[in-house]
Amino acid sequence: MALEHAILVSLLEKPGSGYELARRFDRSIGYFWTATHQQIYRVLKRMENDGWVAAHEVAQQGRPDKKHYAVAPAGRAALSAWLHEPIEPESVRHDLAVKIRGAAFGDLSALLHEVERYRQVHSGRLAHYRAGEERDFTGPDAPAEPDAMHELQHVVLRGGIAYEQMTLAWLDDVLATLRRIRERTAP
Amino acid sequence: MALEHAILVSLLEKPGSGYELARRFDRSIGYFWTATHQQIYRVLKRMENDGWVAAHEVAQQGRPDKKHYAVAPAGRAALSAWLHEPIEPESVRHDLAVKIRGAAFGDLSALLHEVERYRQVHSGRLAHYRAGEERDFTGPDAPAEPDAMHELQHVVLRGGIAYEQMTLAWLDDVLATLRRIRERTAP
DNA sequence: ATCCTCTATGCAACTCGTTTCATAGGCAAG
DNA sequence: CTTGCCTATGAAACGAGTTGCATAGAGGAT
Repeated sequence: MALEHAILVSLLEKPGSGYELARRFDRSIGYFWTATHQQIYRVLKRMENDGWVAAHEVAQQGRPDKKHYAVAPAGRAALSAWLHEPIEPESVRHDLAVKIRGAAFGDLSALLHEVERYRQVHSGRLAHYRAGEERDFTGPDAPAEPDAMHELQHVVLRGGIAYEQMTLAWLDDVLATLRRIRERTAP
Repeated sequence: MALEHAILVSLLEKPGSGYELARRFDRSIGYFWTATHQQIYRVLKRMENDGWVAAHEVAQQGRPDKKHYAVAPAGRAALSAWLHEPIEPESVRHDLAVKIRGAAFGDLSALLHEVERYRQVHSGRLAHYRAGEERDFTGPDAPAEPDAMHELQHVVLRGGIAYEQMTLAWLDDVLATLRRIRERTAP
């Protein structure tokens, strides 16, 4: 389980409340780790009990109070220990791959339209990543001398970009294959 | 949840027992969908109760009896209905990306060695995929006129190959970035 | 006025997936 | 001859993740 560690990294990059964390998990961190606010609140509470993070309540005007979290020394130690553990192989779950192989026994055309829609989603995601890269790393507003944190954030984002590019190329391959089969079997 | 559907696809491609399915989920299907034998047995039982698959016991000599499963009409209908549903965005969980961003606050060198090891795993996986492609699709023993099922299996495998190639290139980028930071911060 | 959205946190119930254990005969290596 | 692996299935407990609901004030839209 690495949600704790994802939260530690995010809080080390910038401390904040559970709500703020939840929004980060819809944005930058969310590119490679998803979590709902439920999970985040629950895990944050456990981490506080374990002394990994320290919280202090912040009163706000016109808004509900919030609990501001920062990483405690024990949390830093836990992260460091986790970094030394071997990387466990990710367990893959690709609905689309199952559907593609299932298309041999179902409706090819329906899948074709779905893949076209899916391609647009990934195309949009690539554009979004590239805009973020331009804004934070390669554009004129980016820092001239990036620190380690910055460079590591960038290399992770480059991974997301590479993934989306690869996916788009593969989806084109999938579309071409589906069309070829459809024309051959139902001319 | 798509494990049911992954099982339906696998049983349509070739009927078999729960044990055989579990082994396929360590091989071809396992490239894009992981499942333990526990899950498979449990879900198979539910699918049998729902009339998605039909089972008949097969007595064997020198081996335990096995339950042979085949897809029933209701299962085919369920798969077809699922193929028409929109593809839901995959929920990503990349431990490595978390670790890379965490390395800004921990031991860079330890991660470097881990990434090198991780790279070897993916290198081996790519070789394995390519051997499978040669054996089943592009080599001399592959069928000259592949059917739809065959072609769809191939395009999914090409996706796996593209993924591994992309991953290897990105890991080289990661390694170069980690080394650059290490030499700059601790010369 | 009423509805919706945003901020901000949390409980409760449920489903899905993993881990551990159990059974049981055959077969091969040491 | 005993230890371990392969086939074959399954129960039980646990942990992680999702979904629905609740609260509550501020602000904007219709």
